[in-house]
Amino acid sequence: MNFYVTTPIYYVNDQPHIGHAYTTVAADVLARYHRMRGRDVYFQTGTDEHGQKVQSAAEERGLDPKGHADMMVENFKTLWTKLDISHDAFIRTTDADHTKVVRELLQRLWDEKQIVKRTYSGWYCTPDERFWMEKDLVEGCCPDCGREVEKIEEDNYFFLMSEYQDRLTEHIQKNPGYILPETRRNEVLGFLKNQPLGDLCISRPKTRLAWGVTLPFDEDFVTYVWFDALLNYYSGAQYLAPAEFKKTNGDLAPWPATHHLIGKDILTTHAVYWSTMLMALEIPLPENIFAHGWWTVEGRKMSKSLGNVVEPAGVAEKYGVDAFRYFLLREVPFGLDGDFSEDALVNRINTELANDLGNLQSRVLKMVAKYCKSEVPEPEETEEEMKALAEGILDALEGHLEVLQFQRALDEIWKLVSFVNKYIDTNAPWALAKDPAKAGRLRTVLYSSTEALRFLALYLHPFMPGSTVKLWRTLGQGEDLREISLDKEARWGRLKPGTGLLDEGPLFPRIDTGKKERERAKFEPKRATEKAIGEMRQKLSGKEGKDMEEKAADNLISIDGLTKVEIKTGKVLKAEAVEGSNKLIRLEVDTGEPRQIVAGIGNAYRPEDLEGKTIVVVTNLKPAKLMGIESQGMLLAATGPDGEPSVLMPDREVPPGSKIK
RNA sequence: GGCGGUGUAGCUCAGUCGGUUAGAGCAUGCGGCUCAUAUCCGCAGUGUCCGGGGUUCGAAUCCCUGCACCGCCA
Repeated sequence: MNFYVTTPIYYVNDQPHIGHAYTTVAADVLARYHRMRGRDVYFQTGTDEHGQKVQSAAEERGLDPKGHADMMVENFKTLWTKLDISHDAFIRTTDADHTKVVRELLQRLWDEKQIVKRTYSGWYCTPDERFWMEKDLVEGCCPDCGREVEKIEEDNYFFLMSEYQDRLTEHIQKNPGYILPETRRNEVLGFLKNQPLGDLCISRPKTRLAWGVTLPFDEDFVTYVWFDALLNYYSGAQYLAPAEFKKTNGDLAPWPATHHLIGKDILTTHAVYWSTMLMALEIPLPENIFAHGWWTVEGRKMSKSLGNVVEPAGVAEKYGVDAFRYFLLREVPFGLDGDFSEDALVNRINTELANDLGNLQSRVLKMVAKYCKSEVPEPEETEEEMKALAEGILDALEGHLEVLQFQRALDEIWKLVSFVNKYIDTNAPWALAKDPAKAGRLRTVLYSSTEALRFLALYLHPFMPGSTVKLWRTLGQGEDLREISLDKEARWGRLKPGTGLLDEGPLFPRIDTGKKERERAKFEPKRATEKAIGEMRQKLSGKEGKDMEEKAADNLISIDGLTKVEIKTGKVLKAEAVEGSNKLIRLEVDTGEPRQIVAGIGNAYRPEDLEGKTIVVVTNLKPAKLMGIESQGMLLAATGPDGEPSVLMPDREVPPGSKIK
């Protein structure tokens, strides 16, 4: 039985973000793990390159769509190299071989009357490439993106998906592991139960969309992207996978896929469209579709407009590829949503990678260097408890990874890390070393600790390939860790006494947060104020400033005009998000007297970050109601070039209610 | 609106079939060690298990109900 794992094919136009990295790293861990278990692994990722957006983007740059895709695909390919992704194949939907498979299968469905031609009328949103029903429109516009839609009546081809509703429901019910996690499975079952399944429009007339796979039975149409895209999982297995798979595992091998890893946003597409397509084609279904969660960033949804898109290459560069990979899989149970923040990442790195694991390696290697001249000592006896723990992890890994519980797998491995740290403390080799009578015991303790490190390198290799290769090397293990068999190596005692150990410095350097915190506390309020002043200066002195000065000449006010405005400092006592608004924050501020202020700064600040801060408030402004809440004054903030507010704060501590003049 | 889910320590969460004193990590406090990357080890906690009602000898767990939040609805 082979092991075939996929990521979705990513839309070639997208800028790779943490979500892409997440799925791909997860798939990579599985692939690496199963290779180490000696299984025939095929791991495929790739890009989706057809459709309106690619066509438009190419036109904008004066390129043909393929040329544009050729350029954009590098974004993904480079990132996967940076993140140590070990995919066996990279499929592009513009591959001639892929297109060929798509056309063959379309033809087959047409011949078997699983595809029919119908007149379709509806409202079409061109940028989103999809039809809407009249009832779904929001004020006559696309409910998804808010842009205008056009009424279209045209012939199209439909895949008779509706015929498979019962079969699909039954398949999902009979195979509890088909859709995971369970909550997603429930969703799909609910979806299938509540309404009749419709047929799926799988074509677009070339007059509207030229960039796609031409229907084999009608030259005037291309196939709609999903039909083309989903088939990659199957087509790649036919023409990109090594031929050996077919010899040992049958004609379709490595198909069917063991796991399709996807984000929860494309669950229906996979669970319903893809499954029924395969049923119609009489191709076996994949064993599992796993929909993982989404990442928020510092507690907010990731979006281009917020400018908080996490760029994986940058994070990997700053903190290390392996630390990033580790964080992604350790922080959140696979399947649930998670939150990415640098603080959380640094915390994981420092506590688990640097303190627990890195320091363990360091203390063991240094002691072997000190007490045994950097050579693995001959143990006096076997530490049975540690042996059982270390060897037992292999089964635990298998269990957890079978259901993609990476977090639990890592948890299991960390039990060994903790055990050895405790073991060293309890046995105190530094004390044993002082007593020649205890030399045998010392050798046992150091041997066992070193042997445990060898297990850790093995088990952690799928998660952190680079660091574990290094660890493996410092343990004097010559063989290439990537090629090694877990079943052979995860046996206690395979570490040979006499092996020379190397010191290559810390495995995971600690990140000094103390300094960072102090700097942030010191500079952040100042920075905001400085920025505001700087911007004003720039405007007044620069070219832009001159224009403004001229324009402003008539608008000049006298000092009296200014003194009418009462501005004071205020200490934020309490801050909370206003319900029903993502921008408004309600603040209770002490400006000498308590007052309530509502400020539209929720995009840039979390309420809890404002509490305790001293801000600047216009205190004699007429009260106004925002979302039904009275705002008694106005908080002053500079607007940055990105449109994000930067709240003014005094340079040094002043009492609440201090006058500003 | 329909369907599904969640609510447990300061934070993130685990809690199997209903069963002893409700757990883990992080954060916090105290103590110990000195091999180690200011690391490691030990101890200490704090709980209206969302509210209300019910079943039961016994409920975080099962049932009903209310509230809050989240997801899915081509």
